[in-house]
Amino acid sequence: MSGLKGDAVMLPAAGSLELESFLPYRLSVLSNRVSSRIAGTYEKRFGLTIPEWRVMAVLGRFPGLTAAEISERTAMDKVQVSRAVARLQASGRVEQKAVDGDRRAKHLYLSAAGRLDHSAIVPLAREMERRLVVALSPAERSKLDDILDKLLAASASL
Amino acid sequence: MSGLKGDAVMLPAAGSLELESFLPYRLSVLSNRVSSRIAGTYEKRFGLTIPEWRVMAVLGRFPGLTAAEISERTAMDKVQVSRAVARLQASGRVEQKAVDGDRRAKHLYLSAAGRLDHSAIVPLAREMERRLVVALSPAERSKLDDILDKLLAASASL
DNA sequence: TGATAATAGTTTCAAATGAAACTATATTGT
DNA sequence: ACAATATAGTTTCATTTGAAACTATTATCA
Repeated sequence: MSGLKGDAVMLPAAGSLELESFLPYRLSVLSNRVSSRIAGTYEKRFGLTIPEWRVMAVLGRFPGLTAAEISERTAMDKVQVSRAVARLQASGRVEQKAVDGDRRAKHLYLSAAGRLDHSAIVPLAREMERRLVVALSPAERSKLDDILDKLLAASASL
Repeated sequence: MSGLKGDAVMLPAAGSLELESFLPYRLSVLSNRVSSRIAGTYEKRFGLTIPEWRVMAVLGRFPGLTAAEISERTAMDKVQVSRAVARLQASGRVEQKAVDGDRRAKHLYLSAAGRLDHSAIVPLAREMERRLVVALSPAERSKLDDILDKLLAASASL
């Protein structure tokens, strides 16, 4: 089915908004597609949600972070982190150790089982990214990196 | 110092994943920030959610679409559209008309009140986009458009 | 024609989410 | 020291969401 059929070039009325060329909309569609595709893979193969995977990814790189530090590094709020960590501990992928000098916080680590899953997932994640960026030339990839840096900075102060 | 193994720039271990340079993650953070900022504005000023606004935007451009056609054009699924349309009808911003020859579907239109809100929101939406892209040069903006076209195409066949 | 399948849209139900309240511990200012 | 405040993390509760089931209608085709 052609889907968007009709007038060959449909110009928007002066006071209307062309959703399909509106940057926030395009970003949202792209990000949702990519994320839900990735979420499906992680869920199916490992029973993990994206927040859980993000926690594992960051603990893989920085063992011993506390929940608050994970929040900072992942743009997840503390409730999300708390829940993700709870599930990861329940499934035996994350362990904790007391922080000395502060009985509120805990250092978090991947367990042996967690490290095993982690090392299986990393190549999957890279492959997913690769399948996205094959569409771009090397020059475009690096331009995209620059542009995302700038947009991320701009979005922080929206 | 040698510069070979300083940790000022923390390199990820070979088998780990640097979340902050992982494209899907960066897209997700950017899109979520932008969307939630926009959602806040629409909610506060008009009591509208983003799905509701998307339906209004597309009906502003293409009056008389059916719910299924709105789905096609907005990347929203039919449940989301159904709910958004129900709320928009409840708040008097959208009206319907029978489709002749098919009693299941209905043509949808902005009401006079809906058009009023629509014309107030369009400049707001444009301003939001402007505040994001001011960070980019004109060349970067057009490059970004190209790149998003390619990524959106690639993401469709993930 | 009558049976089967397809489509438009809505509803239901369970799970995910977010905001605010909460517990426990640490820090600050007097 | 001690009250007031701040912080780490969890829980609660109401809302949102998504998937699947559902109703109504239309299309297909044997």
